[in-house]
Amino acid sequence: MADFAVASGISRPTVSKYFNDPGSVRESTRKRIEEALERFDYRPNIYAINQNRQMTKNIGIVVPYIADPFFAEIVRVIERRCISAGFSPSLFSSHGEQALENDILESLRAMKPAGVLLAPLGRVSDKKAIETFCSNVPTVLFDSNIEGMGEAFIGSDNYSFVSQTVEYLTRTGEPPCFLEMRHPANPNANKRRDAYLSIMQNLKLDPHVISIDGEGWGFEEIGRQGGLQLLEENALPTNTMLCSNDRLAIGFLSACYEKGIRVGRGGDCEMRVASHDDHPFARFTCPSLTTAAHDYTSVSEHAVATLFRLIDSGGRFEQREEKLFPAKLILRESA
Amino acid sequence: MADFAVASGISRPTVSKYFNDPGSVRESTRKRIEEALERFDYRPNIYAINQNRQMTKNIGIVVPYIADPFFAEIVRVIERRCISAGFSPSLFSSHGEQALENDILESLRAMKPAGVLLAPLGRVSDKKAIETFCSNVPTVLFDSNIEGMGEAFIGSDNYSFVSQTVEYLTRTGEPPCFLEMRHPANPNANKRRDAYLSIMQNLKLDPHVISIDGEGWGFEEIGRQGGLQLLEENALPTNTMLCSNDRLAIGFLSACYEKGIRVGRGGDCEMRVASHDDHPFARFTCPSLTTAAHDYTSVSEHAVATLFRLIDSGGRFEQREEKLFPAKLILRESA
DNA sequence: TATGTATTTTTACGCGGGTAAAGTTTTTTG
DNA sequence: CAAAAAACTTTACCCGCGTAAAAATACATA
Repeated sequence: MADFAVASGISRPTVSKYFNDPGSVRESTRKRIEEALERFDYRPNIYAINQNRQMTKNIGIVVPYIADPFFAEIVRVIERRCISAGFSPSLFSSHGEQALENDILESLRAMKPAGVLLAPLGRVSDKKAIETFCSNVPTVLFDSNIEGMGEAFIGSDNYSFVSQTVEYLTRTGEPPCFLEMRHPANPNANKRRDAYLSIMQNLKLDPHVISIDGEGWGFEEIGRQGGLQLLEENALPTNTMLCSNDRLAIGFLSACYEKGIRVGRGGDCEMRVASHDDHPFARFTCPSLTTAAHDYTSVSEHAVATLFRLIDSGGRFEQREEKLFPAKLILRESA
Repeated sequence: MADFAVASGISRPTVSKYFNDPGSVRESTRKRIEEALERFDYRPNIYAINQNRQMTKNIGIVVPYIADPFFAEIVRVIERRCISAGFSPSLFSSHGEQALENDILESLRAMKPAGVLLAPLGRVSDKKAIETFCSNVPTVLFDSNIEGMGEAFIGSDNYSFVSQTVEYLTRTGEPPCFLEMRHPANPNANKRRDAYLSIMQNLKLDPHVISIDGEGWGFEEIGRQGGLQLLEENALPTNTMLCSNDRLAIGFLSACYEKGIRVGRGGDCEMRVASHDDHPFARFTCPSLTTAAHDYTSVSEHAVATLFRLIDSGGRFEQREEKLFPAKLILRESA
């Protein structure tokens, strides 16, 4: 920087000031620096910059499973917002593993980020590790809530998801039974089941929760295996299946197809299937999947906005914030 | 570190040596440091560490579109390898945009990474930007080859993909026509079309390439729209469709379903569909998709291994390396 | 033109650790 | 047990930049 300062005819501290905020130097000075910048392609050493800053311009983004297009989609929005706000986003995926999530939090702490957007693994998370992390780094949770951790949580209102699908399904046909994983990784799954039970009770209908076995993040395969077994046993209490999430539904639909069971709302159909999330592939299933959609954009943007506000507030909110967005029912062909 | 050194009773330079390579200090010394490490949770400042290193222990991973589960899957393998080799992987997605790819390369250069694994956008890439980058940072290309850039390219042998599917399809039924995007983003698509043409010629069969319009990375939707149009116009020259890639096939299958066209190899089926990639969702389509699978693991591991070798060689190979892995035919229900 | 304000320059120090050089201690080897 | 080798300690300087303080300029206003 010293050399570059000489070359541009400006003192080093002023050049430093320019790189921290080009608007903080006089118009004429800025031009001279920018001209020099074109002649020599100098750019400040990011490590030296961050060494003295008590807080960097980095933002950490952690998702539980990047191979899930749902998260990939959210990440895209978030990254864009961070960049246009002058931050450098760093993306991490826990790949469904607690050990990896912990490693990520550790290396993230070393990065001294201005803030972190964290979608935790959920049930599999190491609660203590997350708590420790959140108390050291300004963190906004999204997707999966963990009570009391982070300064805010932004997510979807699971009750709204289930109430809309159940209302629609009961209004247009047999009341649904509810398909879920027995040990869901994600806390939203539990909330959805509870919502289903409570809504069915309000409607004075018999709830039927079907819990299928399976571990990990291969939801489609779990849904498919579970579906095959259910269909073989002919064990379904109704002709309408509401899946906890789209990936499970994708697997279940594939099982239905394999068993030659026509799915849809037409008269010749034996079964209706609906679900929650509006997974990017939901419109390409056969038949296309009726589902309750996340407000992807609102969740992503609100999460980022909240983090920026948190950063501006010095990393702490007086009170933990919680914001849930309602679902939007997407009617397609499966129900 | 000075404080910690005092606390552990070891001199600072030795402690520094320990953190650079725990094996480089005497057994007894290591133990004393590690004991102190448990009492005080000190860890070196990554910015200070990297400031003086001419080369960091970071590895950049750039993919064109992280929302594509194909890349998400590869990334998972690569990240793991990097971590266990003591590197810190940083993941970036270009999200299909040239400007973003360029930004990523720029900020990557500032990170002074030991090496970079780059899957470029392909046709959309800014060739000059990539060339400049590769000449400054040890880079291994994967997935999409760009002639002459990077020190090595690791990918799949497109000819092997197409020859296996075409051979299978012609042996078991009508010869296939070939469905592709008119302006594919990815150079593999062109190689696949050329392979199709050449293989059909060898077999003395009439090739039929069907190019559909559509831009961007929403391949499924493009395949679906193109499929709907083709089916409506009844414009297919054969009952066998070979798609350039699985995502296109997923869209095409959804169009077939919508049009009530039975796909599969059974006697009651009107059409066969096959494809290439073995996308993570290919087994859940209806019917499940017959496809040529990448050797995901080999590609990922060979790419990482090549990069490590490149790093050890000081960032340059005498000659650009190129390694292609053959496909493995996966027979499912669609053809 | 004089005065006040906004910028810039000079000067100097610090961040946290890499690393080289010389001297000392410990361990290994013959 | 002596000599050689290996590991460690001391000392000192460096990396590239942020930043504070004081002095010098530049610009704006009356």
